[in-house]
Amino acid sequence: MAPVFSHGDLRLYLLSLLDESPRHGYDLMQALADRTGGTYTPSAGTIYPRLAKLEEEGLVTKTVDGRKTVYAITDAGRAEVAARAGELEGIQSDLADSVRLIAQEVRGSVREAMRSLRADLAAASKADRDAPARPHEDDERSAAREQLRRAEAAVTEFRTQVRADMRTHVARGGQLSASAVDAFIEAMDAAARELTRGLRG
DNA sequence: TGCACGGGGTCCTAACGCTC
DNA sequence: GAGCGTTAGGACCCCGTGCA
Repeated sequence: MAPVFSHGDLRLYLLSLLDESPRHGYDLMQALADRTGGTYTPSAGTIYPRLAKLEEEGLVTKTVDGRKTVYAITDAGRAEVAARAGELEGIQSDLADSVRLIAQEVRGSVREAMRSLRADLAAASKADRDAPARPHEDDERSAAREQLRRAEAAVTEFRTQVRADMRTHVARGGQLSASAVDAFIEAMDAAARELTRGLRG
């Protein structure tokens, strides 16, 4: 998967997060994951060296609060965020695009999986027709119907959960654009519809 | 009730590979 | 060389559980 941030973008985005409120490193990782809908979770080895560099440049300060190291933006850092506001807007827009792209990838993967599943089901069905009648056949069909019912219920629950999660994310002030969220929901809905269709044959 | 222990969560560093 | 990213691992704290 392509890098979410291009050169220097992560640095600016971290500054913008700290501009909202002072945070500790782990909090920044979670904030980034949250704002990308969980599609991008930077590792510790990505965040801390960047924060150290920002501190070195005098754009942030750190305060050791017990076990935590809380980072806060300085006036110089705020000035940088203000000076590059346009650039920041572009980064946020790119982030939204990344989420949309990932949603498309998920949709593609589901479609691929369904193709394979249909082939498997067709093969199983043919093998079943070719095989001589066995005792307990009704039980097996009944079990298969029950399995299908459960799969459909799982799909419905998944769709509801994704929709709720994304709405909650926006309500909490997440910085994905509404259109990106809608695109993601639409992609997940389509994937779920496809899965249901596939299971029904 | 109190203690020991294990598991999970949080926070951080170090080393390294890859891309621009 | 700078910056993004992963993996590995250590230290600390909290909480649940089992046992005497």
